[in-house]
Amino acid sequence: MSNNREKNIEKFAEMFKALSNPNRLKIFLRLISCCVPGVITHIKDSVESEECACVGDLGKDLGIVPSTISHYIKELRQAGLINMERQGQKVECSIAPETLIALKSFFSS
Amino acid sequence: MSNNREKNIEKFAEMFKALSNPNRLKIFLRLISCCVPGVITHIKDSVESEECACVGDLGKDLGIVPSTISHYIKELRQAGLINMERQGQKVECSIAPETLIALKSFFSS
DNA sequence: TCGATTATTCGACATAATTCGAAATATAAT
DNA sequence: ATTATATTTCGAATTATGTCGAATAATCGA
Repeated sequence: MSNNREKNIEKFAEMFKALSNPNRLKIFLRLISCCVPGVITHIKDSVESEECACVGDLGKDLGIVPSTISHYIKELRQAGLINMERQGQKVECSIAPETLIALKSFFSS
Repeated sequence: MSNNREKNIEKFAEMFKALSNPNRLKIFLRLISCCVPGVITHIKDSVESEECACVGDLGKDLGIVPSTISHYIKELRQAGLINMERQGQKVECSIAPETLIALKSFFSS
C-alpha cells in the first residue's frame, strides 16, 4: 500500500536527520567500525580491548559534555540507528544491524 | 590526511540534512527514478513523456507552493545531490550521479 | 512590446534544534 | 551508608529550519 511507502519515507527522513549532525554522524561511524553485533570487535589504543563503546567513551574523543552526548545518542536510538543496553554502571551502544542493512539498500534500490 | 576525512564527514552530514525533510526526500527519490543522466527515462501518467522534471513539476505532486519548492531544490543542489539547468522558461533538475555513487558506498564501506 | 508562464528572492513568523550547566538517578566499590 | 562513576533529565538561551505570500526576474509567444 502507498501508505506504507509514505511511512518509510518518514522513517528514512528521520534517520537522515539523526545523521545530519557531524558529531552524531561520527558516533554512528565509530559504532559501525567497532560495534556491529556479530562482527569481530575493534582493538582500542589502550592496553585493553573492549567489546563495545559506552556512552562516555563515545563522548571523550569528541570533546563533548556528557549531557550532550546522552542527548545525541538518544536521538540516534529513537531513529532506530543504534541499540543501547545497560551493563552495570555503563550503557553500551551498538549498531542496529537491520537498520544498517536498510540504509545500505536505500540508495541502491 | 585526517583533515580530508573530517571534511567528508561534514559533507555527508550536509547531504543527510538535505534529505532529512520528507518532501525533499520525495523529490530526491522521484529524481532518482526518472532523472539520472544516462538512464532510460520514466514515462509519466500523462499522454506525454518527459525527459526530466522541472521545478514546477516536482512541486505539483506534493501540493507545495512554488517558493517553497524552489527553496527545497536549492538546498538539494547546495548539498551536491542534484544538478539544475535552465531550459527556456523551465529549470530542469537531475540527480548528480557522482554524489549518488558516493551515497551508495557510504554505508557499505 | 505585452502578457503569460516559470522560477527565485525577500521578509516574516512559528516551530524546532543545539547545546550547555545543574540537578537527579542508577549502579558499583569501599 | 557513603562515596565515586556513569548517565539522564530539566530548564534555558541561542540559533536554525519550515513555510508561506508578495514582489521580482527570466523567458517565451503573439
